[in-house]
Amino acid sequence: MFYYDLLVNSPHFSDGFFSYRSKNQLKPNQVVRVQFGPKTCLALVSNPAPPAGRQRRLKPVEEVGGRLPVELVTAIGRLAQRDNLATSELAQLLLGNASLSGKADDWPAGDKPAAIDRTLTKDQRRVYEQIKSNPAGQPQLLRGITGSGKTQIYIQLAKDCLASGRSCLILVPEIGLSRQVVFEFEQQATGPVWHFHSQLTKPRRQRIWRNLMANPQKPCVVIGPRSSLFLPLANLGLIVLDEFHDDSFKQTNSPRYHGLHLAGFLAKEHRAVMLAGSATPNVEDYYRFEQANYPIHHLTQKALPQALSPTIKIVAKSQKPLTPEALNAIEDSLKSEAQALVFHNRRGSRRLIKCWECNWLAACPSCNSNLVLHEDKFVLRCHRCNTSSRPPSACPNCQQPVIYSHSGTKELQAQLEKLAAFWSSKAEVARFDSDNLRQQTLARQIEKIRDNPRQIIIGTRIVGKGLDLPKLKNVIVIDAESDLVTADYRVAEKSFQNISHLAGRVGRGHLEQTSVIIQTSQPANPTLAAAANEQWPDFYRQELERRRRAQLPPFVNVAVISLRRNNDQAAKAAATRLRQKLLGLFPDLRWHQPLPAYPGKTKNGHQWLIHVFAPRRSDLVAVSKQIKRSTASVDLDPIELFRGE
DNA sequence: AGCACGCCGACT
DNA sequence: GTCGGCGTGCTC
Repeated sequence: MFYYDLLVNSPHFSDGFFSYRSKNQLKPNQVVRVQFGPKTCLALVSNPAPPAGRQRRLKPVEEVGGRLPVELVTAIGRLAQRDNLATSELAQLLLGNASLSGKADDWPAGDKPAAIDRTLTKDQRRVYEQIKSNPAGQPQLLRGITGSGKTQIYIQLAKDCLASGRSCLILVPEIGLSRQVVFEFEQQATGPVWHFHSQLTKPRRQRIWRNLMANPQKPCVVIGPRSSLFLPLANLGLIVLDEFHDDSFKQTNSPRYHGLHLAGFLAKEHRAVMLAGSATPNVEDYYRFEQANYPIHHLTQKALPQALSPTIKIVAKSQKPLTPEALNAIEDSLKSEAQALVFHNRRGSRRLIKCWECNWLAACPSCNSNLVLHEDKFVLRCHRCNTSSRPPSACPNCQQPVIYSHSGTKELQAQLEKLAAFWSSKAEVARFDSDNLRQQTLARQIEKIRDNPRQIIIGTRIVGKGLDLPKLKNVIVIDAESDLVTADYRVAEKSFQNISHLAGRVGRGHLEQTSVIIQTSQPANPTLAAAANEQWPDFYRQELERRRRAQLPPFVNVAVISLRRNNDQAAKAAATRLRQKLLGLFPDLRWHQPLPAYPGKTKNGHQWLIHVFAPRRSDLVAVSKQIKRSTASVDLDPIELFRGE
């Protein structure tokens, strides 16, 4: 009989190994099935159990499967150390898509002849050669302006990688257009492509996992979001993070980790080429690349030589949602058989519902965030917990009339449909936001309208990313400040990135004369012009200086400790007690007073936060180790400081 | 889900 | 002093 310590993927939190017995000898990293409490779970063989583990009667291992790639297990071990993950969280990440039985016979063909074989531009070739000349296994950064053809470089690297018999992992942001990236890879016949995404059903994800386990020697391309990092890819030669500034690379609920860090550990273990690409990297990431002396590459030329930059107009907001400049631009699009994109980051019909007399504000009873009118369904909806209620005809406090103000995308659609009919009988208006589509269908819906002449597209952030519409002539940003509602230290950066990406939807070489119109309450603000003109290096320098002066990340490390209790006083009291205790243990760190999360009230209770600043990240890891999971949760790389879960 | 364990009140 | 009710936490 043999005895082993296992990492068990149980649905409950635990931190430690569990010992089991086995008739046959097992190898480290082998996936097995065991009885754990009331149910059977998958587990990972870690090491032979010490004699102490054999004293009690141990349960047997019930089924035995293949071994996970050692590089993957080692890399996740590093991640667990870095982010203070428990063994149950580790097992959850490693075995989340694992399954031991079922078919694994649908390996994609990937051998069809290349439909298109694009050659690299001079600028792209220069960067490609540089990347190839650097040692593998360490991260490299690619900053390329929108339309400079970063994807083309990824494809060239992938071709080389497959030719050398190794697999490629192409990570894309969770929102959106991974289908477009998949399409480009397939069209250029790089090899077998697996498209992994969050809309796949669990059996489908497990089947891909089994295929990869069953064929460790067959090179392939996996395209997917951060969860693809845990697929059992043996022999990985290339890891790309596309648009790596995107927040979806960070998992914000536990187990909290950042895809960039895991990609780094994986690349090191596999000695793989690793490339993180973006037009607008996060200030913190870019600074850390600089500090670590990792290679940084720049693509400053548009891929299509005929691409002319759009005309940028920054105009003052008026009372009405659309300024005359914006209306002119939309009319111009329709009259010249082209398309207009109207960006508005506010879903629904009316965003603010309040009493004109007593200042009563329609707020969600369970989380207290503002309710939004959806006129088509005639309901008020909470965009946080998705509950619906009936719109009031009078103020519930004082029976005075209620004012509905602040137009959202649905209201905008209604207005533009009337106007469009007046300008051109063939004009169409399409709205893309999370009210009318799930992620997967976005690409399909976009395909439908892609070649329509006279098309108005209204959308929330969901449309900002990676769209390449050949007939798009004018881009209108309804309210440049709509991103600036939170008080977080990263708002300037988020706003810059958003405006840059929207402006980058035109000037891609399809149409000669294009324009971007930005409506704002601060038309003189130079950041907006810099964003629209893609002057990222200037922004980086200024923002970094501001962070240095204000002692914000990347110049300090900050952790957010959050506590949830079933009433506000209890949460506040617990936060105060915990802060006092930790202050005693770590008197040299900067401990802010506890404060309520925004919004503080959620479905699961009331939440308070403690912010702690430290010169070294390792100090924060030490803090995290002193906190029981049942008391509070700790975010060591917060992307927002004030937001509750 | 089920079982051990422990805290506390009631009873021989 | 001891029995047992049930709330909490753990499951090799």
